[in-house]
Amino acid sequence: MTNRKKITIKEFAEKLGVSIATVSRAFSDKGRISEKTRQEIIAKAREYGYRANIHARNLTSRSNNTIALLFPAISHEEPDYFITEIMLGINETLTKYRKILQVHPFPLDASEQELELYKDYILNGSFEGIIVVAGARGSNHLVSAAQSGNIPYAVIGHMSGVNENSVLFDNEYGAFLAGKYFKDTGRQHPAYVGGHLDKRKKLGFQEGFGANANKIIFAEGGNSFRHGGMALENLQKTHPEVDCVLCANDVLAIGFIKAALTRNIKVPRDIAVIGFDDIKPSRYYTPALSSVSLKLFELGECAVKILMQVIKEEKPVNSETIECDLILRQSS
Amino acid sequence: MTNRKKITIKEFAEKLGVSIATVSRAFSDKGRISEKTRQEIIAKAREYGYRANIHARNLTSRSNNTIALLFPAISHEEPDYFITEIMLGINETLTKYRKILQVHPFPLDASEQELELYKDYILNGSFEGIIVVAGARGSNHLVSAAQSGNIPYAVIGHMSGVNENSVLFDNEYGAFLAGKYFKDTGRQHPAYVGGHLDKRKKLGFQEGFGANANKIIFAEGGNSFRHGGMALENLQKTHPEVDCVLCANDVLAIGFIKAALTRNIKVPRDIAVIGFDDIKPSRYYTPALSSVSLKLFELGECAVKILMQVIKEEKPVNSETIECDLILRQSS
DNA sequence: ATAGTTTGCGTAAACGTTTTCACTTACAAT
DNA sequence: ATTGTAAGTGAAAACGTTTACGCAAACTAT
Repeated sequence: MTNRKKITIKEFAEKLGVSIATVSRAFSDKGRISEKTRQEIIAKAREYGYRANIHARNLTSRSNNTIALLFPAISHEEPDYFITEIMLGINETLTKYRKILQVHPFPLDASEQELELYKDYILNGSFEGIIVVAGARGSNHLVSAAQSGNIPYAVIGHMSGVNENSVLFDNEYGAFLAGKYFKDTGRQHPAYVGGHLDKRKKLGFQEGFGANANKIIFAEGGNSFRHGGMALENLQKTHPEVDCVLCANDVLAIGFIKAALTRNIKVPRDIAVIGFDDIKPSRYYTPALSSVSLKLFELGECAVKILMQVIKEEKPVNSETIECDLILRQSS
Repeated sequence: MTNRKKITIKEFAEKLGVSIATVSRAFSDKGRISEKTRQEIIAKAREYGYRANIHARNLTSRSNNTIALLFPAISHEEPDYFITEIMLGINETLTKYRKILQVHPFPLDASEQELELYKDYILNGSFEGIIVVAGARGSNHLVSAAQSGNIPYAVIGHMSGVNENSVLFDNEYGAFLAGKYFKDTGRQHPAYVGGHLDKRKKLGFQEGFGANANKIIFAEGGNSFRHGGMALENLQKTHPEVDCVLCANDVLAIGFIKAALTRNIKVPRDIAVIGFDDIKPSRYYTPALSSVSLKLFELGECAVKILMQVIKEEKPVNSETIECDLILRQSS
């Protein structure tokens, strides 16, 4: 309605009969100003609808108090719910630092061109720092860009070539817990379903299972529901004796269980299944999925703390590792 | 590594022996400049690492090409996956307009103080416009703030008092489809589980069921998994004859089904269940959930288009309605 | 009373761009 | 040759803040 142009500090100061410096000081906590005039100015500001122009502020302060989050987005057909929780953790923590969150989902398999686009975003630097979630093919190029442009960054997850500023999940330990649980509950024929890149999960699983570790069957499985079903089918053909399975992620596990139920294989009686990530929906499945929980919210929280430290100290900081829990439900 | 301060347009222009105006023109597509010098400048810019300061740009252009998304976040205990898909739709569309997305999850039940904080964000206006997702108690206060501050906005979902700039879901029609399906498949005793605010869903459901509409049982249910279970328990006590149920959202439906299975009530044999929203995980449940699908990605897309129109035309535009589909799976 | 310190405020110079305006030069039309 | 038009460039004025510096007034300590 009030289509009046926004009032500037100069016009506002003139109306009040003070200098623009005084007005500026009324809204900052730096310069010297009497409490009395500050209150008066703040009151008048409300009356006249004066608000400092944010762009001018950003120019002088050389910052817009914004942090960018770059994360892999599979596609809208199969969004990664994983990220929602991390994002909420990040946001809640950023708010404490009075920072704003800007998001850049980027393709899992970005083309050279697309990658340039994202690098540009980074180097144009409309933010104080970035948080990159590992997982996409191009992730490390983004981090390189940040490094070369001297832009503060933090990384969530393991990324090859990056040893600092990272929040890592202790996947190995999580898988260890799963292996140990299967052994302790008397399972005899373990299998692991997941991508071949996830060495640490395999390793931990083997360690946990202990003595019989060499018996573990590895089944290739991507990271989709469909892959889980395929893994079950394959295992039934090649190793029908398998009686417990660790899946590299929850969706995979759900797909696996669904295929098993379809074949009238009982879970957990015939095969016990444990997933990875403990995404929220997992607990609602029937049977409710046991899973290695990643504490995603904490992950986001930790990433922000690391980034803030990097910004403050102007040098890289040590990576941190977030522990995993084994959440036991009906599927194991 | 190169901790050298970033070079400014003035320094850069001096090195090249041209004026700053010319440099500026080389990177914009407005003023007149010969193609030859433009290319030279762009080449040199790469060499010297010159990039226009984004804050100064924003100051002169009075925009930072950023759009803010405000959405209700239940809490990190129960994130709303709903939003992920909308966000991806919004982001993908924004990218086409070369805009950047900023996110502000805000509490479902914000205190007066928190609300002020969000209003401040809005009025300080570090963006070109905002998209508000309806659903939280304070949502309409945020829209009011935008209106009073003359800030372009678009709304996703129905919000009381807001008739323009909105993307609406045709919930009524979706519920109609569910009601009709139940009638057509010979169900006799329908129930609706959901909050009392969602009048349109109830209404559509009744219409769809037709003649016997007055027989429909309404069961109060919030929007959590737990509420779904409670609804089942209550219905069993008060109306054990119910043989088909429309739930106001998927999580509710999943909770309902889980409770039914626990009591050894077969779904869909004894009770057919249809959910609402068709969130991605629903298809993975056992039994896979039938649901009224909201086309969330399109929703986001549409919201952006509306907002861009509002920004361009500098006046409100008509609301649009996104249709629903009934996706039939195993639970009905 | 006097010198020294503190407090409150104003002037003016940044901050790093974009853009208007005016000025050359080049070229086309007479 | 002369005028008119267009193209390319530069000087300087915005854009709306923050802040360094300077100065007067008001305290404090001698």
